[in-house]
Amino acid sequence: MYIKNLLQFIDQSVTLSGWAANKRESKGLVFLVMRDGTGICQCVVDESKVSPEIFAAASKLTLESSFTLTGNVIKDERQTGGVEVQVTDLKVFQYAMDYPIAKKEHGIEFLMDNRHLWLRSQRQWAIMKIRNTIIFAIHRFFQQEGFVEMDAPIFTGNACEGTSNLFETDYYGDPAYLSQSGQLYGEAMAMAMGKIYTFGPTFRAEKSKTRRHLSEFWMIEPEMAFYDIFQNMDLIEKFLQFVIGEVLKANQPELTIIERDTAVLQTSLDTFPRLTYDEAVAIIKGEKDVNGKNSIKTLEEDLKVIESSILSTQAEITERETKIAQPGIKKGEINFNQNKIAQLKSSLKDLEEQQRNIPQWLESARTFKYGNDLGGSDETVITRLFDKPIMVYDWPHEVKAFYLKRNPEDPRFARGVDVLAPEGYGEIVGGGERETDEKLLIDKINEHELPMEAFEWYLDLRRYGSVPHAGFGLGLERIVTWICGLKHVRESIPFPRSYGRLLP
RNA sequence: UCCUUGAUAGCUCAGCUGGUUAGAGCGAGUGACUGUUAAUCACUAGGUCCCUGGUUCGAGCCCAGGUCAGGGAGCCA
Repeated sequence: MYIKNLLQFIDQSVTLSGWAANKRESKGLVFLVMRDGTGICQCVVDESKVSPEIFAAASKLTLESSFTLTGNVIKDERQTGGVEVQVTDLKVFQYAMDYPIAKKEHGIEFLMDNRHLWLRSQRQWAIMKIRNTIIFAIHRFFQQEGFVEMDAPIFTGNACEGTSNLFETDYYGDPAYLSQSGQLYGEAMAMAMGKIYTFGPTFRAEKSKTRRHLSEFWMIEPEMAFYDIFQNMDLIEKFLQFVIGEVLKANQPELTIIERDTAVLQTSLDTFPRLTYDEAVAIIKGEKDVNGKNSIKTLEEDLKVIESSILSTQAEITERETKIAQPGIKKGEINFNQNKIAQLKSSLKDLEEQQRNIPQWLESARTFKYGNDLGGSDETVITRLFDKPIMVYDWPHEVKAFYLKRNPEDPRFARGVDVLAPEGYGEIVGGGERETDEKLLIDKINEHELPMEAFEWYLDLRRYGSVPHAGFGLGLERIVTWICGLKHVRESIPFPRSYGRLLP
């Protein structure tokens, strides 16, 4: 029996096993908030209805103690889940002593140190449920579309794209690197199977400390024979909309728990705007408006809004601090105000950080040099003007990976495409049509100073039945982060691995 | 690697211009209360003020170096 099914057992006796998420006590009554992994439910132990031993056992329960209980399910609209259980029997597995995560605000370092326990909290639980929906939806979409799942190797003999820093390991005495992408292997498999996708871990040894980076993350890389860049973009759009739609269908309770405003997810079910690199640059530099919105002006207005909310937040903190310093004030009111002040202070820190960052972003947008890749701040600047993901394609070939196909009509550009999520989230997908011309590919490999012998097998794909083909890579944690509206990728994966973080 | 912010009780934070014995709330423990929603009320315990050195009659506060963490840049999904 699980909590999620209780509505079907009104006025019946059930047995549940789980943990104490909270406990409140009153004379003669113990209110246990039980969680069992499928949901939470208030269970009431009434002294007059159970044996003294059971009541004493319930009264002693601490946060995250484990127990099993039997009781009658009562309909009660006031409770989350709409039901309450009136306990008739209780057996404790273990009394948990001094559970570290308290019923209050905690700092991020403390929570990350306790990630193994933090996962039990409602918000993290909801995020993991949504992550699960997304993973399952990805597999279902590709399977429905006739794709074959393949596993690319994790050990690789060389830095395959020659860009990022890779993790080096010892492979029977020779250096081997943890894979930063399965794409090249995906291309080989696509020539065997037609349409394939990989779903596996990816490693980048970048010393990045930002809200969008992890050292280890999960990537989905489809590759399709006989697809050009436009068919690729059609597929990306259909795919992302399927995933978003599945979350909207399956996870309304979870989206409510994490307080996600789903309006932007709804609008994302409409056609994604497709911009060329040239158009995107004009928008970032403020030379071209989007729906009446100008990038530079929007940023300047944001800065003003932030400055005024800093002032009002500071004023409220001072006001509440004065209030609790007055003599004769009730303890409950001090408690309430202190918690409020702690919240205000942490949002003040965020605001001040934005206040420091926005001028840098403005500067970077104003002075953007045509021909460069978009930086993190440029992505933030442009995506805040849209209410759905956008696709940017036809990039200057110098800034993109060696394997991207040159636009035959304008060889200055490569047929890459990046999907940028709205609300400032930035790149969630990178892909494109692949170069099929062996000679152009050899030139590119030399240009990037990559070891030719390591790419002989890859060049074989162009020697034996070369066909137009395309594909893309989706960062799982990035899309979870955007769909959930999280502030940081580290909340999107059970045990994040980032620079300086290997435990727990 | 660079820029920037920070480190005080188990947790979240105060601590003024350097000045006597470092504070609050939460959490924990004890007691009170018959329906609570982070319950409420009273009491109790709880400190290497990140580390090393310096300035000073005196350092949680000032200076130098370091460690760790947050945010950003670069790089990327």
